[in-house]
Amino acid sequence: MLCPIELDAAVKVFKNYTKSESLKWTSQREVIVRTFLGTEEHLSVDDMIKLLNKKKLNLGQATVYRNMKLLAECGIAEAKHFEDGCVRYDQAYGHDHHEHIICVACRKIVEFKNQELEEMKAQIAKDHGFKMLYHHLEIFGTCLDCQKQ
Amino acid sequence: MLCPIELDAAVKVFKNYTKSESLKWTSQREVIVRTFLGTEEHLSVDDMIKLLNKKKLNLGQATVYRNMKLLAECGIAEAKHFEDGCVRYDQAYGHDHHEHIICVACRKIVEFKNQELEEMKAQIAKDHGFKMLYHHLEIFGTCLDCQKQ
DNA sequence: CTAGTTGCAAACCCTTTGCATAGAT
DNA sequence: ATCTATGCAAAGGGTTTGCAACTAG
Repeated sequence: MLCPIELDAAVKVFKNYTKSESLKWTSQREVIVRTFLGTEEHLSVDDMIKLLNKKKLNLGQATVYRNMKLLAECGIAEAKHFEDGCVRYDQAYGHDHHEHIICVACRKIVEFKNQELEEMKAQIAKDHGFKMLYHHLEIFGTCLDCQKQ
Repeated sequence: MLCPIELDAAVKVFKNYTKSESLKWTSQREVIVRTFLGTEEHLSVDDMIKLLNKKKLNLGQATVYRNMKLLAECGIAEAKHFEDGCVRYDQAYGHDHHEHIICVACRKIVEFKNQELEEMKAQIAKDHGFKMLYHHLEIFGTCLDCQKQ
């Protein structure tokens, strides 16, 4: 969770992005960034809409879809393609890049960071003539609890 | 590409799997495995159907979907979730695990293997109490050709 | 004969798009 | 005043499912 100052800074990033793209700042955009930044989960658009509904904010789903894309474009969110058929968004502002380990049995998701791994990936890309922009790594397995059962 | 002996061995793996699951062996299943094993690409179900159509084999798409899932279950294929909205299947029988580097500009896909990376992933999973079953890593970036443009 | 398979079409789910209205600059 | 955003509903694309006819065991 971001502290209030960081939160405002992140909102500003989005605001500046819309300005630079000649887009307009709306109350819906404010609500969407702030709601998104207030979470720690891997949110699908559907999750976002449910969260907004809980706050009695009933935005159109198309609006949420469109704005989550913008959040990803300006680096506040990061789109993750897991295996459940929908795109999920992770925090990307002020968060180091991290990877996921997912339990195939109970679907628990654990996050981890590993600098060495990051460097290896960049190097491997370079070795193949690529300039790495981003990457997705998901490790699937069984967690301790599910191994016992 | 597999040599004829390996190919038959892989078909047998599928045949045995169907037997062990009390499923039946059909001409469609034979055609689907053999067609799949004869490719090197990252095939979507749609690609498979087109390939089959070229051979004048017009199977129902539901049949192809259902059987690609079975191929993944028995370890002959591996489902990959890229970003283009459809599942793509990779060879998994007699092929070492490999990862992909994808050019965001021209969509070129380069494969690589890295033993050190494999070991690191297993170790990281272990450190978090997980028993690693499989993992997906995709590196996105720009290839040499696209960097020049 | 029994139980799983096929193929078709319809249903599904997530996501995108067209369009009229509303709102920001 | 102009031009983008919103929200609705419809369309879209990939995938799954229901079901009658079929076929392997």
